[in-house]
Amino acid sequence: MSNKPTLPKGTRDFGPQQMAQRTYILDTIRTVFQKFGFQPLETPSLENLSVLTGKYGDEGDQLLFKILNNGLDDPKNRDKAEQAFANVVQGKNDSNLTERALRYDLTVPFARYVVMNQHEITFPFKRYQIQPVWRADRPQKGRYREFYQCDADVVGTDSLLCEAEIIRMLEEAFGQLGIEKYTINLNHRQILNGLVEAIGAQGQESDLLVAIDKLDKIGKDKVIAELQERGFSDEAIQKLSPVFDLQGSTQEMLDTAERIVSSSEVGQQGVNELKVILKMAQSMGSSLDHVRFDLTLARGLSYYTGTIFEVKAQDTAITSSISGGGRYDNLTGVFGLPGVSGVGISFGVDRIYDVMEDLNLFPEESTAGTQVLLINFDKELQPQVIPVLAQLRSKGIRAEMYPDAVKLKKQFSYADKKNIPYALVIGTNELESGQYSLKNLKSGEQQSLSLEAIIERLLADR
RNA sequence: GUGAUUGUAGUUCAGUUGGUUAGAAUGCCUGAUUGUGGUUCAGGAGGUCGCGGGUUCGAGUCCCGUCUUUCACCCCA
Repeated sequence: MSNKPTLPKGTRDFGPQQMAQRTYILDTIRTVFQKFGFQPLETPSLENLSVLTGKYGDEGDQLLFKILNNGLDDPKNRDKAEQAFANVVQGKNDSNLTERALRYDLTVPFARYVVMNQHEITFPFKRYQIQPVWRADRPQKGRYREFYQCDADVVGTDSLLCEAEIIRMLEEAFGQLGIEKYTINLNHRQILNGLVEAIGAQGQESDLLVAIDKLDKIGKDKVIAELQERGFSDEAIQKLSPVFDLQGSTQEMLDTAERIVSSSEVGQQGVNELKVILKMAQSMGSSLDHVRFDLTLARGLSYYTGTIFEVKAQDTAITSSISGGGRYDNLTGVFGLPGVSGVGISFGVDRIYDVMEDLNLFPEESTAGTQVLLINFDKELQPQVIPVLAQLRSKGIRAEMYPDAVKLKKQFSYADKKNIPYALVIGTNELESGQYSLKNLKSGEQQSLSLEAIIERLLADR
C-alpha cells in the first residue's frame, strides 16, 4: 500500500511563486472591473443541483460535479437511497441521492442571486465575481477540473454601452498585463440566426453553428464536408460560401455580412448593433486594433442571444480562448424573472497565466517577496537586533530575520534562494560602531551604514 | 463519454532479446571556508521501478486489471 498522497485529477497546487503571479493577474483584472463601476459578489461553492441542471445543455449537465447526500447509511433512508441509486445509474438525477453540486460557472449563480434579491437590487446592476468553478471534464492543455473565472456582468439594461465597455475592459486588462498580441473576436447571435434564415436552413441552427465555428481550426473544406454530413443541402452550402471567404477590415466584413443576411430582419438588426457598439467603443478610446468581426464565432453556451465575445492570444502555444462572454436576454427567466437582459464577460485566469508564462510576461515586481534578510549571528545578540527588524517593518519594509543562529553560509544561501535582494549583517563589530553592514546580493557589494541610511536606501530601491 | 499516451531518486530522464547489488544529470546535506550566498573541488544521503494480480528458475523489462500523466475528439475558460 502506498502512503504517497496525490492530487485529484485536473487539480493543482499553487506554490508561493505561482500565487504571487496569479494574484498579480487577479488584482489587475479586479482593478479594471472596479474602475468601470462593477461591485463584488461571492456565492457559495455549492448550489442546489436543481439550480444548475438544464442551464448548460445536456453536455453541461454531464460535467457537473455532484455531491453525495449525507445520511444515506441511516436505515430509515435505505429504501429511498436504493431507489434513488437505481435512477442515477440510469442517468437521471435524484435528490434522494444528490441534491447539491459544485458551481459550474459564475453566471448561473449570479442569475439566481439576482432573482432572489430582485427587490433589493438597484438596476442596472453591475457585479464582478472572482471565484473557482468546477467541471468534471477530461483535463488536457489549458483545461482543468478546478479553475478560476473572473466575471463581470451587467443586468437590467439593453444598452449597447455595456458591450462597448466590455471591449474597453478587455483592452485595458490585457494591455496592463502586457499581453500585446491578442484578438477580440466579435459576433452576434442574431446575425447567425439571420444566416440560418438566409440559407433556408431553419431548424438546423445548432448543427450549422457547431460546424462553422470550426472554420479557423479545420479549414473550409472540412467544414463543408461536415455540413454535408449533417444533412445540409448543396444549395444551402453554396449560399454559405461567402461566409468562408470573408476578408478585409472589420468594417468591410460587416458590410459583407449585411449583404449576406439582407433577407433577414433579425440578421440586419444584429449587424447594426455591432456597428453601434464599435462606434461607441471607439469614442471611449478604443483603437479597435484588437477587435475583429468573426462571422463564424458561435460559442457553445446556449443562453447567449445577442453579441458574443471571445478572446484569443497570439504567438503562443495556448490556442484556446482566454476570455469570453456575451449578451443573454433572458437568463433569469428560468428562475421566474422574465425580461431581464444581461451582458457579461469572463476572464480565464488559468489560461491567462499559461499565456503569460509561455511568453515570459510576468514583471519582476509581481513576484516580490522579502526585501531584506537580517542575519542571525548569535542568540546573545538577538535582543539588540530584533528591534532593528521591528523598525524596518514599521517603515513598511518587507523584512525577516533568519530564525536560527546557524552558519552564515546557510543564511546567505537562504536569501539567495528566496530571491531576497539585501542581507543586513549586525554582529559584534557593527553593534560597537553603530554602522551596520548592508550587502546587496545581486551586485555582491557591501557597505557600512547607519540604520537611517539603510532604511533610506531600502525605501528608495523598492 | 470515445481513442491514444505516460508512470524508474526531490526534479528531468537513461536502463539492450527478461539475467547478479537499478544508473546519470540536477537539486539536497556535509566539508574545503569557525563573520558572507550565487563559481569550483571532495565526500554523503536519497528508489517497495505508480498500485494489484499473472507468466517465468528469474520481471523495471512480458501479459491482465486499476489509478495517474499528457494529447486528440466532443465540449469549453
